[in-house]
Amino acid sequence: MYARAADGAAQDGAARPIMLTTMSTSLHHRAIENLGTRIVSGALPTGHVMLAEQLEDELKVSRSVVREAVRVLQSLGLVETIKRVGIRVLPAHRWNPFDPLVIRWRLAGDGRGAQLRSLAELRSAVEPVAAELAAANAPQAIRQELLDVSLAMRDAGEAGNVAEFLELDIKFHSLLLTGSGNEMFANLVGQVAETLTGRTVHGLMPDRPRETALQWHVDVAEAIAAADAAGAREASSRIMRETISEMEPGWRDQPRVFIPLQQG
Amino acid sequence: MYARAADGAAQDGAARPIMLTTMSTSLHHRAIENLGTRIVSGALPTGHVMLAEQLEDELKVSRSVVREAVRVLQSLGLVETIKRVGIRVLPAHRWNPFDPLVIRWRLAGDGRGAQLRSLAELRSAVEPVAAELAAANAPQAIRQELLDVSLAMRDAGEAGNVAEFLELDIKFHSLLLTGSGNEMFANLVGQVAETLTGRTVHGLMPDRPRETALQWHVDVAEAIAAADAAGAREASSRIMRETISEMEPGWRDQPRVFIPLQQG
DNA sequence: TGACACCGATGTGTGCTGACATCAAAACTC
DNA sequence: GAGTTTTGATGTCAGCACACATCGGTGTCA
Repeated sequence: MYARAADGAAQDGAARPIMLTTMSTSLHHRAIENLGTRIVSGALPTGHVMLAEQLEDELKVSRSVVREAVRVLQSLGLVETIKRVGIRVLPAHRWNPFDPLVIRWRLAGDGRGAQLRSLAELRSAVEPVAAELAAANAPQAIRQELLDVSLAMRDAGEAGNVAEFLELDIKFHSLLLTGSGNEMFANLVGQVAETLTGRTVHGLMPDRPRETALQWHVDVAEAIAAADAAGAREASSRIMRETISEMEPGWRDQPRVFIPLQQG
Repeated sequence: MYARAADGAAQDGAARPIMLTTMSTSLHHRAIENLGTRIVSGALPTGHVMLAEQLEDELKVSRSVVREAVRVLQSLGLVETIKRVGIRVLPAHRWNPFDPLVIRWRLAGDGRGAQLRSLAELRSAVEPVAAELAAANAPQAIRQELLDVSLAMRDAGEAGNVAEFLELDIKFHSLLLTGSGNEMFANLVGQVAETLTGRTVHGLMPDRPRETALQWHVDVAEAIAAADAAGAREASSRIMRETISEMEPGWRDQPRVFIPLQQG
């Protein structure tokens, strides 16, 4: 039994989380999650300074755990540590917007709208180029699977099977991105899945996918199968324009931020 | 004086790095850099297992430093820690390809060609869309500055002033990306600067920028100033096509990798 | 008397260490 | 071969030494 644990039980009993030892995730992970969520949500505002010792008390963990968590948050650009001052929360434009953790935290909080817009715009930029590259480079197996999935999507969409359609939609766009042979594009698979799921969950999706949109997916797959790069790009662009216009109401009120360039 | 430090001095004297205490970067940072570079370069191959204690000896640092470094590398997807086994190097497709550290390490080693291709393709996807968004949303100050910079670029390019041209080129594309009002696009500024610098340094740049390319930059700036989204996108696309065709020889021999989807 | 430079006290991140908890692989027993 | 024990690695804790930025007090000089 640790001295700290004994102290905690004696001093603040009920306030302490139960089943600490049976938590599935590590303390380290929980600390990152706790701090990251609070920073991204704005509960810990830009410029806010924390002390390592204060975090130990707050999270009821030891210095090792706090320090390792802070190091990870530092690598994400969420905080900086300054000698003699403490751990300071950095402004949002210093955060790494491509890190999966940061994206997840933003999607979970107030920043959801702005995050979805960023992701949708990124998708709209990347997917047509990915389609072009896939048409030029994808292995035969992926071309075939894209065809199969696009046809299955059309069936599921016309049948109004929302759940199956979402699953196939995610698979289609994932195949497209990995088929590009660009590892940065391929890495966006998770974010795209998040976007598509979010669109469905938030009712930004029409009851039944438009037939033209369904056909465009087939067009993309057929163009890639035929190694028609320009056709694949064009069909993919149409999908993206449609997608953006469908989702746009969800973030119309979100202000855009223009980050000043640092002297250079 | 620490026991470990004394041991090191007594036992392996000369092999130990000098001026350890006066190093500008922290031990933690050096450990990340050391391990990250070796993993990305392939010196520590996929599946290779290290022990924390062994890393302490090797890097001549304490457990705290090793553990904090490993935690950061874990958050980048470079390693995983498994109880009773050790610290295992993960395959490249698990690495976060958008993290600045990973990109820097890849650019510094054998993966340079493949990394430059990925970045160039990402740029070619993002910049036209960024130009479109900037035409719709950028504040007036950025539109004006884009115009000024594009004209200065034309002068520097025609005068054959390579250094000044590079600097203005970086500034132009940075303004474009930040002017889009998309924080993910804006975050690519550093990577774009790296690409442009690399192109110049590696002699993939023509002695003197082609006049048409110079004019295209002015076209982009003028279209954005006039809120002409389609025109900005089109002119930006031309620049990207030109850029890709100039740089393509640098990575023609790099194999593409197609990452299998995880059960989905 | 007031302004300024110097210098030490203080507090906080950085780094090191030893001890113990935990858990899964491997060895062992029946 | 199934169940149990041992083993060996990471996970966590707590205390200490150190470097160094900041602050406040003291002394000097004009």
